[in-house]
Amino acid sequence: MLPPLNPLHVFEVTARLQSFTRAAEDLRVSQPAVSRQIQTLENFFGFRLFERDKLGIRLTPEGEELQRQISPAFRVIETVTQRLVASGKSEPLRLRVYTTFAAKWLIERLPSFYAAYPGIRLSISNAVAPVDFEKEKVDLAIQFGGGKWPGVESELLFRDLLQPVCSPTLRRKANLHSIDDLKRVPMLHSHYRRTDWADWLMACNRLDLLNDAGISFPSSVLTYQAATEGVGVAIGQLHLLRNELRDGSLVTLFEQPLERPLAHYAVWPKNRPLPKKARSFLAWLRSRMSDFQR
Amino acid sequence: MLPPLNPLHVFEVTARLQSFTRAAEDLRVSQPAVSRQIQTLENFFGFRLFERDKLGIRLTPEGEELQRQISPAFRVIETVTQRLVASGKSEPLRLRVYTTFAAKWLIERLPSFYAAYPGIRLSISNAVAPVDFEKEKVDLAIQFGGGKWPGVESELLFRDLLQPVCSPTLRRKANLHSIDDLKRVPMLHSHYRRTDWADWLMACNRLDLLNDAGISFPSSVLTYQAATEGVGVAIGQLHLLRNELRDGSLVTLFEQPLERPLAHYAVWPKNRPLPKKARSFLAWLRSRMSDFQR
DNA sequence: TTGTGGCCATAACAAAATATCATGACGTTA
DNA sequence: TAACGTCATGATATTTTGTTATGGCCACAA
Repeated sequence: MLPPLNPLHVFEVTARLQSFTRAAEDLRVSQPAVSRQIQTLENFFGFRLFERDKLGIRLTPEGEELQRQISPAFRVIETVTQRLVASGKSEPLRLRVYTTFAAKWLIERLPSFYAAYPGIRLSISNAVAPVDFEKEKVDLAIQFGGGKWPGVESELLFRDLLQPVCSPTLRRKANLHSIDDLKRVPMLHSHYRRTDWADWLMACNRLDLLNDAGISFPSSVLTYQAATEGVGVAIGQLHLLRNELRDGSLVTLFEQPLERPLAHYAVWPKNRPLPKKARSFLAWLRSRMSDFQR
Repeated sequence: MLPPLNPLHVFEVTARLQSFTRAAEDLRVSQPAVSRQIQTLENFFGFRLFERDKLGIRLTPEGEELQRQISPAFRVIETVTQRLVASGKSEPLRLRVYTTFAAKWLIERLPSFYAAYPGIRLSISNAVAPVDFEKEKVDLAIQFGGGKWPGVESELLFRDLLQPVCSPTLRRKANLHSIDDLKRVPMLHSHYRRTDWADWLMACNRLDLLNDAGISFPSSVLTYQAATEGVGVAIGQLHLLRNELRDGSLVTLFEQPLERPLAHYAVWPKNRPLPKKARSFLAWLRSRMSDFQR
């Protein structure tokens, strides 16, 4: 006769921290979630495990007994898991990721991947050009483009959405209000994305403003860095700049976002079976993406 | 870092029984369910825990290691749960159940209740008349009737559905085909359900066939028992006779089931809060009912 | 006292995990 | 070669778990 295991685990944490709220933080769920899990366990046992009163909770004698006995069991599971995962000497999953995507999206989310699949090691390289699976030892790639490449399966992650961005300071100082104001500030370009400015200006019917004389950087990451520092106005990929836009280190200009027929895609070779690790990564990527869409 | 616990438990059972199929039986789930749980765990660890080959499975070295380490942990959890549940000295939930319902529906399902709520003890009494919560020490009752009783909350379980039933042997021997054939066999009555035959015959417009001279029993359970033995034809509550109808010890006659405005209800007193145990029982009852409806 | 904030519970609803059924692949056995 | 036993997979349903919003209760501070 086993009790429901997830509630039991929640109980163990809660008993250790002496608080539903702190247990919720520890488990990264909401406080009501903990409350319900404990109730489930209490219903199973038929008696209360915590006494609730003003300002907090206390273990009942039964709860204390339970805690004392099961804690070591969880420690054991934890330890053996740790050890087995660490001993897993299998080959890492080789990812090749479009540079800006890696810097602005993937890296901050890697801890979530390791938590979900601690046994999968990643070897990440980055590049801008499309991958050639015949020449490069890569299992899965994330690249930017139109979505049609020969010999690969691809899955759309998100579309390219462009709009000029700069630091709030520059916007104020240079008093940037209408597109014409662009004449007064340096345009920041990226080597690998030479047409971004032209595309956007074209969509606004203001190709005349294009100014090749601006500053050019070897990577979008640097371009955005320069924009953040107030060096000039960059043409930004809005999806990848959400953090900067949210915390205010960058602001959008002129309210005319342009969506292009280009996007970030996950791609993998058509002619060999996708390794299981790669499927796991894809599954994780999809779930992170669906959070990201909102 | 904890692995997903339910998959871990499924793994433990599977490793012990050396078979997905047997583990599924043991856990009372389908074989694909086990297959998927194991996959979840394997994805988490990043390596296989079982080697699959012709005619079965074998633990991989990692799987064996995992099994060896976590098995004791589960044994501990099992033992302490067992002990705590046994020590739970709290008052039993007092149920008062309509006699036939208890015999033909509840009893065979009690193990499922104990499995879900091992900490809740039941004290079951049975009777036919509606309960009086003021006089009887009862938390929750299951009774039969129209659904309106003063001072109680009630929740419909299933409606009353009547049709004549007898043993297959009697049907053959007495050659029972049309309603008129009822003249040739004893009608079996229940003391507490005197109008069942009359109600059914009335609905068929054949009240003339009513024969008070048949045999009368002090409980429907005995009436059905007599019908099973081939003593005569009883007027059966189809929902409560499903087992008998399925295994062929009783058969229905004349294809004219009658649904009446009476039903089995769960009832509890309006004026005091329903104890938590009783809520658990109700929750269980609802879930068993929704299975039963199909 | 009257906010204000910390704590847990509950209801309504959304999302995720888990189960099922139906079926397939593959090897064994009669 | 057909029938069976084993595990895997796709489509789909169900159950479990989680979230947000809200409420009650108490303590503490203004």
